[in-house]
Amino acid sequence: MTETRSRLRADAQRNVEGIRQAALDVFRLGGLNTPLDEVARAAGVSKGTIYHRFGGRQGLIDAVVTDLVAEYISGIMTSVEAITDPVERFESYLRKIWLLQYDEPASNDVLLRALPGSEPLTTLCEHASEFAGRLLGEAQATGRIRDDLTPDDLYLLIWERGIIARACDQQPRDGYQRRFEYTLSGLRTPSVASV
Amino acid sequence: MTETRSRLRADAQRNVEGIRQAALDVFRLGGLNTPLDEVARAAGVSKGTIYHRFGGRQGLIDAVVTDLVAEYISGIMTSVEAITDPVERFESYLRKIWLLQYDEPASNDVLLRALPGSEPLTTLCEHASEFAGRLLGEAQATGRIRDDLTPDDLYLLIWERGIIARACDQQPRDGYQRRFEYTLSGLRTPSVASV
DNA sequence: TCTTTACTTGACTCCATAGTCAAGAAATAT
DNA sequence: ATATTTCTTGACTATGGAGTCAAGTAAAGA
Repeated sequence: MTETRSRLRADAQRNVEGIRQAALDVFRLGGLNTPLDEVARAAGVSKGTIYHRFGGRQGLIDAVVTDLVAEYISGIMTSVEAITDPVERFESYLRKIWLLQYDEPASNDVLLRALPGSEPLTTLCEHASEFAGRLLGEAQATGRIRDDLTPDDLYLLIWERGIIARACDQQPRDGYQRRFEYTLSGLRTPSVASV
Repeated sequence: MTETRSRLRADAQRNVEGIRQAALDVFRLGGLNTPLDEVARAAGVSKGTIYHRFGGRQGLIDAVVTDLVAEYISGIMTSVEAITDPVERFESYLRKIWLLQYDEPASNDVLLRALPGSEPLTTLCEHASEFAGRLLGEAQATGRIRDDLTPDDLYLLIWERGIIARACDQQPRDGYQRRFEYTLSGLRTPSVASV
C-alpha cells in the first residue's frame, strides 16, 4: 500500500546491489581511491550508472564503508578488551591497528582520511579514539609507558603508520612489523640509567 | 683551437645555465617531481627547450642533483664525525638525516631512491650507507643500542621517515621531530626488567 | 498490446601532466 | 649581406582519470 513510496525499478535495484558488492570487493583490495571504472567493470555496469545511483565516489564510499571497515575496527577493540595487563592491552591494540593498516587498504584510507562524510564512520572513529585514549591512560598508570605521550601523539603515530603502509606495496609484511616494533618499544618508559 | 669542439651556440649556452638554475630553485622547493612546465616558466623558456637540452626530467635531474643534494648529505656526515660518544654520534646522524628529509624535498627524493641514474649520486648514497653502518656498529658496541638492529633496518627506517616527510606537508616540524624521537628511543637497548 | 516513465549507456568534455616535432627565429660563418 | 646551421617554440599527441548528458532501452501500468 503506502509501501510503494520511492521504490526502485527492478533493474535499478539489481544494479545498486551489484555495484555495492563490486565496490566492496574492489575497494577492499585497492583502497578507496580505486578508479570508479574498475568498480563499474566489476559490477558489469557503466560508469554513468554509478554516478546516477550514488552520485560519485563519495556517495559510493558512504554506501559501503561501514560494511567495509566497521567490523574490523570494532573487532579489534573488543578482542583487545579481553587482555588484562594494561600495557599489553595498549600495545596489542596498536599492533592490531597497524597491521590492519597494512592488510586492508580501505580501512587504512578510513583511518587516514578526513572522511568528512559518513556520520556512522565518524562516530566509530571517535569511539576508537576515545578507546585508544583510555588504553593509553591505563597503560601510563602502570608507569611502564612514557607519560609524555598524548592521545594526539597516538593519533599521529597511527597516521604515520598509515602513510607508510600505503607506500609499502612491495615491502614484505614482516619487515613492516619488525620496524613498528621499534617505535612501539620507544613508547615504553626508558630505563632510568640513561647516560 | 681544438677547443671549438662541440661548443653550444651563445643563446643555447645561456638557456642551459638558466634552466639549471631554475631547476635548482624549483626542485629545491618542490622536490624532483615538480612538473617541468614550472621549471620552464621559471627559466623563461619553453618546455621543449628543456627536453631538447636535457632529454627530459631524468637528464635534468642528473644535471642538477649533485649541486642540489650532495653537500647536505656530506655536510651531515662530517658534522657528525666530530661527536665523540658513539651513541650520540649515531643518533645525531639519524636526527639530521630525518630533518633533512623534512626540510629538503629534493634530498628526500634522493634518499628514497627514485633515482637509478646518476652515478655520482649513487656513489654518495653508498658512501652514506657505509658510513651509517659504521656508526651503527660503533654505537652497538657500547651495548646501549639494540644489537638486533641491522644496517638494512636503518635504511628502511630512513625510507619510512622519507615517506612520512613527503606526506607531512601541512604537519608542523616540531611534531614530526617529537614523533621520530619515539622511534629513536626505540632503538636503544631496552631495560632488562621487562614485564 | 501500447504508452509512459525510469534507467542505462557510451561517447563526450575537462584537467593535468608527459612528451614530440615541423616551422620559424636567431646566431654564426663566409 | 647572405647562406648555413643551430635553437626555440608552441601547438600537437597521448594518458588516465573525473564527471556529464542526449539518446536509446527496458520495465511497469493501462
